[in-house]
Amino acid sequence: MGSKRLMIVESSTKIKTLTRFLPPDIVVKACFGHVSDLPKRELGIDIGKQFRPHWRELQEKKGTIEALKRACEASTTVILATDPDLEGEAIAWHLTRVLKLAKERVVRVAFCSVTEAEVLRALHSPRKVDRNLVDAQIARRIVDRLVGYRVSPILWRHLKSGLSAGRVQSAALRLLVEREREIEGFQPERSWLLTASFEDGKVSGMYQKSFAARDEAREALEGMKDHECIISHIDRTTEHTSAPPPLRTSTLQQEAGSRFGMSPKVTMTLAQGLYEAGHITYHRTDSVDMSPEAMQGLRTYISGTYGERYLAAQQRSFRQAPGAQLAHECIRPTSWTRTAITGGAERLYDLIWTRAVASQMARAAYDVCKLQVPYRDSHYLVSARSVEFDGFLRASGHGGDSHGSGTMAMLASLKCGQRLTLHEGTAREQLTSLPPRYSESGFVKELERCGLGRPSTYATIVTTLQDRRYCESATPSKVKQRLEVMHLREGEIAAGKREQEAPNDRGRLTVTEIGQDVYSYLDRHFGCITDIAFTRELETELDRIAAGSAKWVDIVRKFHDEFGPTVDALMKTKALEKRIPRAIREVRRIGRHPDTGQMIETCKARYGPVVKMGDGYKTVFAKIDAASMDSLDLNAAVTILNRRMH
DNA sequence: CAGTGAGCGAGCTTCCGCTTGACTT
Repeated sequence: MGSKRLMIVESSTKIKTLTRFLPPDIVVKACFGHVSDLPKRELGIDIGKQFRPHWRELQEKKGTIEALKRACEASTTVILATDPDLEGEAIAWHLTRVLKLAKERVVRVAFCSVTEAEVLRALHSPRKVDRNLVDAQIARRIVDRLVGYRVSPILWRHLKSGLSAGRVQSAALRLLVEREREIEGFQPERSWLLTASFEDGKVSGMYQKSFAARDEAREALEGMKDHECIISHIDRTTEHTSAPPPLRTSTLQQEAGSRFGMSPKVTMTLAQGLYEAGHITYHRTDSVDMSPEAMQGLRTYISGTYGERYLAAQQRSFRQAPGAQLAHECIRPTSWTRTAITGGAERLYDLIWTRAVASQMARAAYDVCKLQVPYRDSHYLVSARSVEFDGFLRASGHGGDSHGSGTMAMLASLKCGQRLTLHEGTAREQLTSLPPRYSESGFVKELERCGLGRPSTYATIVTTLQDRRYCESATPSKVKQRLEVMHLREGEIAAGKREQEAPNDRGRLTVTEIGQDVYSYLDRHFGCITDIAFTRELETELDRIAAGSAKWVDIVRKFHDEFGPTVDALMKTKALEKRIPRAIREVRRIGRHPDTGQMIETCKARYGPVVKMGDGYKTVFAKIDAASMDSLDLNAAVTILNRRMH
């Protein structure tokens, strides 16, 4: 045995960075995440015996564990430097068990950025593995296992084989179902908006009142013919915009989704590549903090590259997302001078670079001009905006945009009390828009807001729901809405129609029928599991365990009592509440049989398309050809079924 | 009239959160 020290970290990419500044007697190895877990095939928890968990070494980690064991033998001290959060603490604890490390040999250190100062600071304040933190993670793990492995089998019995329930996925499913219900119950409202352009169309404004009825709008439009349009107010101000915080996992996924149409999964794969190549810091983080060294470097970079006035006067720090564990810093480039990237992640790197750099830059200033033209009991508002100082916008390469209904120069030339000549008046019909379905990245935003999932799981939550066929990407709807429009030109009103595309649902998440069925079933029998409050309460109890003011067994029991008895009761009921046969799909209701009143529908059975009538034992079936699936009408269906019955 | 489907039983599915390569649809 030499006098070497072994440091174990979770991620192998940290090894290279650490060896740059660690004392030479320290060897660094990675454990690649968890090394032990509950068994995959069974519950692995003795509910009757204080919820005792059966930990198993992960089969796929056999090689890693062996390598770590050998490294331990060659070292005197083992430094457990797993991530500074509940999972990291638990991994450290499992490592001491799996590697059979005597307490005297082990120290625990924790750093949240891989920088020399931070790591050396951590090395100088070693501690023991914190049993309270470990217990909190154990409670989390056991509650999740109990929910998933006890409730899922109920779904197999009562709905369909292979389904699943879980603390996170079932609450996430509820979010999708609720959005779907909002859409179903939505009644679009029609209204009319008035706009007017003046001075040969160089200036235009929007009337600040809308009209409910067509006739009202027409009358107001007509009244403009003889109205004297006079400027009553001119308001010129400077408005400021501050840079948003640097990115964390959820916001990275959102931005990549809305700007480049990337799915959270693709985003994470590309980010992984950037991380492994050493271009960015860790990409699974909930923090918007930046390490002090990086911050210093960035501020020097900004003043050196753009000049002192582009630097935020005060060092900016940002509000963290509620419930964030802050085990890592924000996602930022490792070097402030922009690195040339190849391999498809260029845009993602630019996004990360821009958001990080901009976060310490000065705010942008806009010159804003607003003027009012009174009409009846309200007024037209004309406005324009131009960039006075681009500030942080400069980081993105393209300076700020100037926009408005009149150019700044044109508006600046106008005087209060001046009379404007009317060029054209327009009344447009509007529809209040449907609540949009979630995009994958928009859904992640909602998950984070609700405290569901972690940076490492956001992308997989979406794929789990898709794998279970609880939701799918919507097919684009090409529905066009026809809306009326009226123009007032040279004293004449002309009415017309315009077409507007309905909001496009392409790629957005829609709940399937099986998703609806699973949700309804769970909500009826296991309401607590579909409720996001379940997760919220679990989090506060975990905090109490971590602080040493609650025991994990008591907390696990409390949560298990919320669904355990129902599981036991439903396991005893033999009757299947509702079976969804695997083979019966794409059901289309045609109508009721005129004599018997039974429902007639077409569907795909295992052996092909059929038309069927009634339910259960007395169902009448008849094969049809594939084309009739969608086209068969009630009369034809009745004829086929009548023939079948005789 | 033929052939489907009900009913039975065996064997399988499932959670959340850490990490990456080793894989073939």
